[in-house]
Amino acid sequence: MHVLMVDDHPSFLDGLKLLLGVMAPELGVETATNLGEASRKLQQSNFDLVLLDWHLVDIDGDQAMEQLREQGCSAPIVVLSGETNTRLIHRAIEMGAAGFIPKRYTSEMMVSALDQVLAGRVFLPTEDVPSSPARATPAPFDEDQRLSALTPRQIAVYRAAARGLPNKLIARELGVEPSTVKSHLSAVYAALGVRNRTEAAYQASREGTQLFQPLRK
Amino acid sequence: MHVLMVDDHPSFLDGLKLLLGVMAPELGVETATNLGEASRKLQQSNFDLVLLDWHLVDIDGDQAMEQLREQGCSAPIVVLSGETNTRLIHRAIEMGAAGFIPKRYTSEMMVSALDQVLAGRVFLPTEDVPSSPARATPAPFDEDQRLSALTPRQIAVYRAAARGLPNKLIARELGVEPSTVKSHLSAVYAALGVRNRTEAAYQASREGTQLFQPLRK
DNA sequence: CGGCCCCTCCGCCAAACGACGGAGGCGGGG
DNA sequence: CCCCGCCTCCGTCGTTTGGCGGAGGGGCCG
Repeated sequence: MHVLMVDDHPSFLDGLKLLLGVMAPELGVETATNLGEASRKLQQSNFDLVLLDWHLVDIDGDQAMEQLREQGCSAPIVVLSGETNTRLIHRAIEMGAAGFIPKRYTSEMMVSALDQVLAGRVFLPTEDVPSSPARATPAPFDEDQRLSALTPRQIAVYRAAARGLPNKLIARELGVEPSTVKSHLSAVYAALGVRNRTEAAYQASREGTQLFQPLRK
Repeated sequence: MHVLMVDDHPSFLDGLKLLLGVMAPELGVETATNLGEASRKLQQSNFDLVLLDWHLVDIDGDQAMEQLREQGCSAPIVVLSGETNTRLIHRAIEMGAAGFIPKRYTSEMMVSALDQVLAGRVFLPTEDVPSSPARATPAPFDEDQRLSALTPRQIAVYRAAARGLPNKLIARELGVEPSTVKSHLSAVYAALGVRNRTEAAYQASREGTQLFQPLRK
């Protein structure tokens, strides 16, 4: 079995490759840090699976998938992502992804997910996703809300929390009750697929590009 | 009273300027986001005080101070910093700083600190610092350990925590007890001058440059 | 109008966190 | 040899977080 991993974080790539080498030695793993490199490797040899990071620096997940398909890649594409909100998952599946793996998954979970896909099934995290499992036509999708599967209020809370503020201060800053802040934060964690505020802050620092800029547009 | 604030985070600069405008309207505040701009403004007019961020992107605090002095700046320089470990404070004072203000200070504390300096005193956070209060000669200083006033073990814990791992997992990763992790973390917070792990992660993402690189040197 | 989403808030409860103080071992340097 | 710094751990205590479920109001849209 031949797998191509595409991700713009070389360290993540290296780590995962090493890990798969240990946990699933039957897999031949190649890596690419951008779409161009990925395309090249795809033409050079056949792959049984493509593991694609949704958030590449140079391009977005859906466009990346489109390009790979155009270039004749017929292997199932599994989307990897730090975010795991349902809209994103929907989008990926609509684009024809054969699976969706949150980056926070443990190595075991990831390997089992890959196994499922290699066995021909579609892998999705926990909840079921209504739409069709097979390749669908890229549905007309309205908005650019990449980072924002989050509501404005959630973003505000997220920004504050990522700076290290405790709920009480965030509440004061936004003029609401701490309980409200907790509500929003829980929603944010679910949307990002993280389990605590520090992990959220970590993601903010690596992926949530514009999160830390002052937002006077 | 004429104050020049130098910091590479424009948002921080804007916020603080606004804040000082309210809390200390007697101060005329100018800002600069880098050393060059600061130099220019210093030559254009006289300042009674320079507020200098220790961690400018293009240059380090001690070098920055040196350059300002070389360019004839005779105003007292107060160092602002996110980190607040004693070694750093020592270093700043040795370089001739007239004060040291942790960034986490409340606005009131900051204003009172500025008042002290403008009144001719030297302001230091809480603990006393043995060495001379006045301008000292730039003492020969041995090591480059900017980020590391932290011990190796503290750095390891810090790195893990900044990724969002809970203490239990950090402990497992390092092969120690969770209580040990807590000990190290408390030390890290004290050294960085932060009050919780998320704030530490936040600092790691903006200032702790090499913190997130894999450390196989 | 009836859903649906968002924002707001409540209570409860378990878990995690962080401060504080104390303690033993170990190694290097004066 | 003794001191000091670092690493290791302990217990306790109060605070914070985060999950769970529930609830009401407002706005938008079919």
